[in-house]
Amino acid sequence: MWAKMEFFQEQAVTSSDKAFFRLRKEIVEGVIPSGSKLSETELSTKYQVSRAVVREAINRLEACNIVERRANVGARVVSLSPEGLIELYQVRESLEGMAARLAAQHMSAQEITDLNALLNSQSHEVKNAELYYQEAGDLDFHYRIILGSKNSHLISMLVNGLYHLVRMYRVQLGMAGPRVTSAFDEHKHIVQAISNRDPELAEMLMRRHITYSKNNIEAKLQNSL
Amino acid sequence: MWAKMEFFQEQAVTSSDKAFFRLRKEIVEGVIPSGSKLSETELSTKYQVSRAVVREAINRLEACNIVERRANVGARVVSLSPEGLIELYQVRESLEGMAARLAAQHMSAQEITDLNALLNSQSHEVKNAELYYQEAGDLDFHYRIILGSKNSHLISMLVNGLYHLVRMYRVQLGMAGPRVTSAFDEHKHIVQAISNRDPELAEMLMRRHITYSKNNIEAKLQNSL
DNA sequence: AGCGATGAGATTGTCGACAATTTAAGTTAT
DNA sequence: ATAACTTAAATTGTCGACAATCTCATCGCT
Repeated sequence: MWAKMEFFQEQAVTSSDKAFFRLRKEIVEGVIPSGSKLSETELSTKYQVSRAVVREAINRLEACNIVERRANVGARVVSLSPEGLIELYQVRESLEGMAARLAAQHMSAQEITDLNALLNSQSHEVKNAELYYQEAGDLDFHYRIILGSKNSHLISMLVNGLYHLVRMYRVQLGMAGPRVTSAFDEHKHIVQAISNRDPELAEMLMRRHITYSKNNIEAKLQNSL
Repeated sequence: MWAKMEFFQEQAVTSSDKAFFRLRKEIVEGVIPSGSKLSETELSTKYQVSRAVVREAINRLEACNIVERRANVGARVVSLSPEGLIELYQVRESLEGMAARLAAQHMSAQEITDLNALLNSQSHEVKNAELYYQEAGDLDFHYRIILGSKNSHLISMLVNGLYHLVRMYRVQLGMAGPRVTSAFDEHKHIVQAISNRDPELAEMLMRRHITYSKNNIEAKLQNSL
């Protein structure tokens, strides 16, 4: 169904790549808890590779803002805070808003057609209350618009950086949230604006869409106190 | 005069830090031309350090999008294109717009006072036609607003990433441009909006300010063809 | 002559050992 | 008992050597 999503399946060629992907996965999914220390020697024995490749993987994680490192001391997984999640969503609003604006200008007719098709297929699933819309479907929608911006810096920042962090927060704070139907309508309007080649409306709607998400999350954080 | 700017003087503690800063400086300033290959062995003999530290420095440069790397092949300095600069300014508009919005909400009264003072001191220099306003003064202004956002992700993306890239483009495409007086008025209006705690206006004005810059640069690029 | 295979040379990726620094426990003196 | 100093263990930073991979020129085949 979401076959197109495999565009983002980065492939590991070197050992460091594998270590990096594995470490990132374990951290994002909470197997390695946030705040814990990453010992180079420990990980190198655990993964059966040299310390150099673990070290390189940790360096890459630092560049993604997934771990923090202090010279001569070591690296720790970043600790999650409600404020941190809010900050993330502020950046997301800014970047994805711009992505939607650029997508309205730069997406090809074919890409827009595909995006509409995706939405139609999802509309059936929403009516049938198929649950896995939320995760994969929402991702697919947002990724297409990000890619549609055709801005490599924007794409890299969001796909390689922010999205993994956001997923880390969502997984670990237990936010596999609902907001299915209303979010779907918002998606529909965004696509409409893009189809009409209306950059400003597309940006505005995307920003509102993400702001709603943020508010939704803030409310949940309040409740869990 | 711009004493406050030393906040950004990151200090190198390890050899890799030194190599990273030195390499970045040489690349940004064009000593190492864009598009050229970075040989690990060559650089390690040139800098008198082991290949490992050069390698780590190159990895960090890759994370900054200053070099591109292909596994088992090597790293090259990114090549500059007019389109690349435009893309950079699109991201900058998005992020700094959000920074201005957040700064209007989160800057302390003291920080706003200082910002106004900075502007006043610069206004004298503009009248006296002191040239070095452009570089340092403009940077100081933008950095204060970015820091004023109090959003660590935003700050890191702009200060550690985008700004070095933008400087690289400006230096190498010979854009130590004018736009002094008009930019100064724009700065004044942005500070006014922040002083009035008007996030939306602050964002809008910052975005327009950066758009003007972009248009100015685009015009120059046209001329140099 | 054109095209694919082959091999030498050079470059990157990975490894284990050593050096430098931090951390924490233990000791001593006030 | 507390504070400062000393020292030992552990961790990170750096190094040179070896292994794997790519590049490119040469050679052979159709």
